[in-house]
Amino acid sequence: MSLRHAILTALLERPSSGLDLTRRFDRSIRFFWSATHQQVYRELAKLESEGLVRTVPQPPSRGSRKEYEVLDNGRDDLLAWVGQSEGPKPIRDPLLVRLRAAAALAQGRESMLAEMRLHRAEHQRQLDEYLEIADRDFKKDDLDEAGQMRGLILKAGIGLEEFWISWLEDAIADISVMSDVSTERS
Amino acid sequence: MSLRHAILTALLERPSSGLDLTRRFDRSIRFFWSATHQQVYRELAKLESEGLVRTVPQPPSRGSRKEYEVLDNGRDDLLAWVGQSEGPKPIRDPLLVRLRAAAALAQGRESMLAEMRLHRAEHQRQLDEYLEIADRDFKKDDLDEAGQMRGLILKAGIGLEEFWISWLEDAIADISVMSDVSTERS
DNA sequence: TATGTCATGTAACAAGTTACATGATTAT
DNA sequence: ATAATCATGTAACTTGTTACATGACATA
Repeated sequence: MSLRHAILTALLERPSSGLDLTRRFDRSIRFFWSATHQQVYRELAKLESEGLVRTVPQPPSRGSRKEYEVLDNGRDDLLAWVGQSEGPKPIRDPLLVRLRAAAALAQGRESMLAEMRLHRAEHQRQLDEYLEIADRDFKKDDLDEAGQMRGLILKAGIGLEEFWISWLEDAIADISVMSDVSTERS
Repeated sequence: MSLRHAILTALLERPSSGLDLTRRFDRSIRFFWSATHQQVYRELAKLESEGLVRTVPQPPSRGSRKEYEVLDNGRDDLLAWVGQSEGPKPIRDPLLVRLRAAAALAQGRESMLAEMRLHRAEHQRQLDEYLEIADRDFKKDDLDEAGQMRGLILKAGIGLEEFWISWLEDAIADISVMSDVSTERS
């Protein structure tokens, strides 16, 4: 149910259309949740049919755009969900599965190294983006409590990117050495 | 396709029954992928119907148990998948969604703190378990390359648990202060 | 024979992915 | 008018979750 509540949260912060939401999921929401436009539209339709959000009766501007806002029911639903407990979800990382598969096969180290370098570059790009946001929006001392909490969430995103970059550095170095050894052997 | 390839990898490392696999997903595989027994059985049936694995013709022992092993087709499929590129997946963390929701609602900080303390304890428990495995299985100098690679993956698991513990410490401290302030105000 | 637990499964649903389809507005 | 792009959507499929069902063996 996280998608639906991520959407309710985003709409509570600012009423938006489906495409707006999709864009926000690609920017300011990206460091804790992501969603494609298909997911967003499907969930918005469901939320509306259940009476948790409504389309603001607005003059349709571009491409018959629909602006959504949260109703009291939606706010209540979100508050109830915030009070629930889930516990941490276990890791599910395709890159690590690939690495373990390459280990089991004793093959494919070169392509693993290429993939890991790509991941490193991607994480670096993402980190830079987050650092820019942190610098622009979260540097001030006059943040209200909601702002401080959003800052904490961004900090998690930054920390995770930093962790992956540092782990990838180590792993690439270690595996490169292995590859050299087995190359020498042949 | 990660589940299927995680299963192929696990079976390649050691032929197993569905329940064995499920248990391995709860232990040695847990630090990079997880799966329930329903997922495992469903995927095993599919893999068998596609001719990537087979049940070893064995005398049924307990509860008519079925032992699976990887066929050449399965090995080829896994090798092809290892060569593919995916790029990192964006974060999807329900805890961070909850936190952002609590910020937007300006409510529910006490239950957030409780949830975060629970996460901290869970991550600590998981970390201890991983450290024990590292100590028991990955301390030696005579690891082969596959062993070293499995060690790297475990290191990622350890690093992530450490990251979350440290982030949760900070966040709990910060939010506790906020709560105090708003309590004083009332 | 009844009780537990080992082992495999079904069913229904929720969530995420991928590919494609369609209408409305804007700029050339 | 036509091309770009803005905006909303359908369809089909894969993956993950939750609750329940069934049979085999072990032992008290």
